[in-house]
Amino acid sequence: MSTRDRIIETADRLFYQQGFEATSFADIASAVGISRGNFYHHFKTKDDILDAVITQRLANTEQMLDRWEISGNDPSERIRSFIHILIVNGEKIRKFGCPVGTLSSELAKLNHAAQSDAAGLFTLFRSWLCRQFMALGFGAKSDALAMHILGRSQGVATLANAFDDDGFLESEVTLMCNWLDDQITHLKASERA
Amino acid sequence: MSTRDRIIETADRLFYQQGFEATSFADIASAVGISRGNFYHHFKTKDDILDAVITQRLANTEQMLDRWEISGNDPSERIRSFIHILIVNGEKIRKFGCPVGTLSSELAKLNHAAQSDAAGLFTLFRSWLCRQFMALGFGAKSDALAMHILGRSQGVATLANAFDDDGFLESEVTLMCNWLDDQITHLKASERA
DNA sequence: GACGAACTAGGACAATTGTCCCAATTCCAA
DNA sequence: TTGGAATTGGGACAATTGTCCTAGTTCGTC
Repeated sequence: MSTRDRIIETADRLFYQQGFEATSFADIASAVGISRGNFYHHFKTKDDILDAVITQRLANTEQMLDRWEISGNDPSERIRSFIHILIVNGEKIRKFGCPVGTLSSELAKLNHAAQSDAAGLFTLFRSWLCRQFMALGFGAKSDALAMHILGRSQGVATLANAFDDDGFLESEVTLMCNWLDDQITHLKASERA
Repeated sequence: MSTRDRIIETADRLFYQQGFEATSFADIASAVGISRGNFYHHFKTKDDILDAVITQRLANTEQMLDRWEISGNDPSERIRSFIHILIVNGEKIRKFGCPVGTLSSELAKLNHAAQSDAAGLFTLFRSWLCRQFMALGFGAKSDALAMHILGRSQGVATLANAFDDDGFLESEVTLMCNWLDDQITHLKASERA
């Protein structure tokens, strides 16, 4: 892996674990095992690293969502895959919260120009989820439903982090899956009517 | 108001708007209009201010919840008061997120000793909500219901902030109130059985 | 093998950080 | 009025910050 990619990967991890503001050039350089001068050769400013990290996260997220979409699952099964990220990444979430939500919050407070880019990560999930609901036949309601479970996920991550509570995380995932089933059931019922 | 209280009030505001890490002694001192030396006389370390801010938030929150509880409303009406904070503080939330959630997240990332104190703010809301659900007759389920709407609120705040979206905030508040009505309806139905 | 571009190391730079000290002022009780 | 405590202002301090420079090293291409 190139030095540049190692920097991005390490910066990504540190921004997630410690926050953007609290992570210094020196932190990243020493974690990568390079000098600050070398670092500067690849990234002129701290904002440049942030941009690169967000760009990479966008690419990785898009790739993950694409994989979920081309796999032959039912759209409802895909949405369940999304919900289950909370379980799969449970340990990290309890320690550091949701990577998307915490970065977006921090950049909003810092009034950082990249806040909208970070919000783009949310948009990626939002439109993907919206597409799944559309495929299930929810029509114009799809975006609102997408935002709803996106918000639910964020709340679960925030509280699981604050209380370091695994049980809450699991029970809320169950509730979200039940909610999804209910929505589909009601939709089919109204289609029959 | 005493200098000490003015410092706490200003620090509280800045910690909320800019984040704890991003707010310096100099920021607070100049916002209050005092010298750093004077500042140091009141608070020896940055952690001391944070402790004072959290202590004051705890006191203010407890006071607010007490006021809601002694007012003669129905417990369900009190819970609705909680949900409606999202509307009342909508503008701030869209700009800076939830004061409780964002502080807790930041301190968790900083591995700060005061993280558990900040989580105490959540606990305050949690046990208050739990008490209201108990009063409504939800028994052992009350804490889970309290955590549920606490989480929902957090998620709504996070997304309303990320997207600076007022419509989402309002529609989710409606959904939460509907959810509350459903819970009460189902409870009463099961009581009749 | 030679040459220029890419890469790397180490440190310089001013600015800012949290912390701390001390002299001056204000205030209150004796 | 006086004496001491509380408060305040104006810095000093080392450490760290993001940024930048320069001198070597490595590498691919001709």
